[in-house]
Amino acid sequence: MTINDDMQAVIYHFGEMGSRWGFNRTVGQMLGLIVLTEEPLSAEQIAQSLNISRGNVSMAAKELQSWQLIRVHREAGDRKDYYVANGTIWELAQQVMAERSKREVSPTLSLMRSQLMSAESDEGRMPSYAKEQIQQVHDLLELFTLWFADVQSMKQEHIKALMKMGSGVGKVLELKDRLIPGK
Amino acid sequence: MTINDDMQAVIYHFGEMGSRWGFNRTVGQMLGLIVLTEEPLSAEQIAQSLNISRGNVSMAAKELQSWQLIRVHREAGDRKDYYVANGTIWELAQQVMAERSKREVSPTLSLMRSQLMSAESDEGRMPSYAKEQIQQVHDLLELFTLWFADVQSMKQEHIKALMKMGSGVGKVLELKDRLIPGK
DNA sequence: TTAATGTTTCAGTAATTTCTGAAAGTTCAA
DNA sequence: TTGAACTTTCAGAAATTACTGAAACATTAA
Repeated sequence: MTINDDMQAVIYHFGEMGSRWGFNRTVGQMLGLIVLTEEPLSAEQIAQSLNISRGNVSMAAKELQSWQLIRVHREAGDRKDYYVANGTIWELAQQVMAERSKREVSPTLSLMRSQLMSAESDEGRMPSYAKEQIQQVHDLLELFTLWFADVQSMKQEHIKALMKMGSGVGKVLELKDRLIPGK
Repeated sequence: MTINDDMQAVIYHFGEMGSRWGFNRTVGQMLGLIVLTEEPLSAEQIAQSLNISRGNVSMAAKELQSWQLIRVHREAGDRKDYYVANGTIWELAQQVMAERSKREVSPTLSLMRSQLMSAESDEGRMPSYAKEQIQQVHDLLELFTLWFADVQSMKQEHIKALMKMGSGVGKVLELKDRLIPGK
């Protein structure tokens, strides 16, 4: 596999962004490398390209598989594991969003739900302001979760079409408001 | 200010989720505390409630201000800084999204752009597959960025209305496809 | 089987991030 | 101006997270 300087820059960038995207530097770099490389890569090739230990590659691979971003490819008559990106860029991005929603939103939605229940039974001990705020967080996360699941079920072209329309869709609603004011 | 056990649980949860949301434990806890508390809180009160040092409060406050999630409130005849949430839950969430887009998407979009330019002038040295992948990442992030800016410019109720429609909007597109197939 | 060729695990170490608390800086009433 | 009442900064300590490399484990061809 050939890696020129521009590719290197992208790979390093993915490493640096890693922590912001929800994983560590190695995982980020490895994702970059695999995404930019057409041929399946062996663990050994990855370790050499990124100058990291073989053990680290194994751990990073496990992490990327848990995110469903890569998959193992095996060749007949070869015992090595070869790693490949698990879909197109669009599909990988969807996968990252889905996983982040699961890790960043779901646990909080659950907790808000349970704390609202608990505050209900244990009447009056939580200030009403706090309760209202928790309710707001709950409602927001629930709306997001439902919307996200819905969008994910749409075909790629339709999501793209919707995104390209942008606030155009919203404009229709504003128009409706002006024609039929109040509710 | 009163903090009951259910509120405590929420505050701790915000602390644990902090790193997933883009900040550290203290920043997360402090955000939780401020969001659940109606009255403006002094740095001293926060330090005591969360059992952290005064210096840590100062640094966390700086961070929360850089995210525009809290603001300082001052009372006449009192030198203390009091912290308050910088808007409703919805507004805070929007703010978090905007900041994350700025920190997690913008730098990568810029880099993809520049590497594509560079690969262009430095012809043929980057494998065409890698170039195509970088182009895909670029296009996706650009689409996202434009869409996001557009949505942010919409009124809150309209965003909510759109989200509630969910794939309903997409259904219209599918219908169009069936009536006018091809393209 | 066995030995060759892989992968995974994990204890220890390295690197990074976060936190403390004391010192330096700021503001303002008197 | 001074000094009391705050806030911020930052060097060093503590806590957390990531990485290495050797040992354990797995798979398969012979």
